Amino acid sequence: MGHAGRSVRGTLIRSGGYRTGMNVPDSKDRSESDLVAARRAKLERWRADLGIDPWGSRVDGLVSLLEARSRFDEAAADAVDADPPPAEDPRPCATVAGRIVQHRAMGKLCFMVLRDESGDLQVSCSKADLDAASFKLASKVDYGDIVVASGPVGRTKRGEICIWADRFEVHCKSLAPPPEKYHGLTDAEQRYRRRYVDMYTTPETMETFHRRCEIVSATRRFMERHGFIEVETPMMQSVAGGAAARPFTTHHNALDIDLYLRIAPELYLKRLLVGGMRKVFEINRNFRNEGIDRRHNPEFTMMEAYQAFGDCESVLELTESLLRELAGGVLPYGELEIDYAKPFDRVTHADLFERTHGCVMTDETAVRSLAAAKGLKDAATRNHWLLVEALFGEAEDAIDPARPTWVTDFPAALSPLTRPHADDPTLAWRAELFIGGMELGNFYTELNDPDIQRARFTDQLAGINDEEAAFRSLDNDFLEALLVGMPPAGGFGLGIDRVVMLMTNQTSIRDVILFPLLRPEGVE
RNA sequence: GAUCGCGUAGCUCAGUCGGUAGAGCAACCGCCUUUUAAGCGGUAGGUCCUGGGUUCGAGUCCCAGCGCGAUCACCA
Repeated sequence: MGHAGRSVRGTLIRSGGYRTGMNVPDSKDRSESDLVAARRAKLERWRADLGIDPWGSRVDGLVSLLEARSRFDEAAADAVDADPPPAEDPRPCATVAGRIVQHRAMGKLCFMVLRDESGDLQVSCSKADLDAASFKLASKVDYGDIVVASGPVGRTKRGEICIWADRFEVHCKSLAPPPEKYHGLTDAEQRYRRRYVDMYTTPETMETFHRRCEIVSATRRFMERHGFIEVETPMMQSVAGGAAARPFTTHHNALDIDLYLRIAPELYLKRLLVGGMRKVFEINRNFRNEGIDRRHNPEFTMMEAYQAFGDCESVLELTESLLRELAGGVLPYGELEIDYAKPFDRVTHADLFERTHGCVMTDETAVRSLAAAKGLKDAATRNHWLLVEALFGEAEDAIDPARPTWVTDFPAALSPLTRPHADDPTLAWRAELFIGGMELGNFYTELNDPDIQRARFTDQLAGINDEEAAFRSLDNDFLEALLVGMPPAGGFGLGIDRVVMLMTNQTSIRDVILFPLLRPEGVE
């Protein structure tokens, strides 16, 4: 399409709709409710009768509602109430902005509660203190409008701390009907789909996401304090390596190649160790094309870190101390009380397996008959260690969810990127952390022997089906890097969303992700 | 993918045994200078998720579908 054609069309659209200033295009066609129509009409009345621009402008000198409240001065408030009152108002002033979450107009006086990120504060408007237009506006504003008010910080007869407005302006007219002012949005679907409404009507939501920001920030500071540097590695990869999960596929047009959204950054972070970085970490999104439930979102945030000349034990200790610092003691999680101060429990994979199933995981015959008894498919023919893995899910459930627990010494066959024990090559230097019934992450002494690594990849590729083969191919460049030489290292991946769940007592991952994935609705 | 639950006004929710679609808040009109989910009087507001079926009659019962939630399964 040519430029001329586009610009002609653009002109037509503009002159036809916006310039007339009347009800913006097809407000009726969109079957907007009467409630929206009422708000549009009010907006036009404000423009016509009060000469007000309801879309606002820059405001300098704003303070948060919390800051304004903190300026309240009891003595000054008492002085104003005295008879006679002082010649000069001794109360400190403030200019604030916020969204209206309550509004009570009573003739020549009106009260409203403003909300911002810091909290709520009442603004009181007396007809005597404001010019006629501002008072009219103050008594007619709607739940959801964004307003600016200034005046002395005082209190009402009932003792409510408030701003007695001598300036009142609307800086954004909310046209959408707000939720019920007391219950807010309670429907989970609506809370996720219209998060912007949930955030201002449900203070707990705002608190949770502020807390998430603090946790991520504290985690970064912790890692930097321990000498790690933060890096960014590719999200689009031509080989989706570093974990076992189905990836999302995309395509680069100019290169005409398919790419995968990463399922893990591991193989790139290890290349950085080869290049000479000693301690690196990355906090960013991974994408896995798997199911969605209370603990899984297709895109989720992971911290991965690698420490040259460390090992599984050193990164495990590092993480335990990070979580201890973030939690600061005992935290509730659902029905549980989780103590992060005490040293975390430890159990070996083999012991946990035996304790749960009453048989030794290395006993192939016993494992096969157990698998058959549990009704697992291909119990007689499937790889012995894959059966062990399938049976391990039940063992995970046997871990006390109230006790942070390390499961150590995973089977080497299930840990292709991990260094095996020197004295028992069936075991690997790999641990997983479980808290609150969730897997929080994986911890390794990294495999840096290029020959064993190539053999592991090759073994792995031998046993896969066509679908897996489509995205799981040998990352030759990574093997080249190991030939150049990667120092011995400890490394780990920690699920940040799940850490946030534990720290904020949210039992659904959707409540710690601002915009969790839902099936799209109303997309045109 | 399986099972169970939910879907009624903008929001929060009632709706009995199958018999004219309800309340509160919000909105609109009016009153009100100390409210705290303000109060009082009045007005308006419905694709009962969608499509079939049973029935004289369906928000209600049955079937299918859609969306969401929970549990399970899957998820080196």
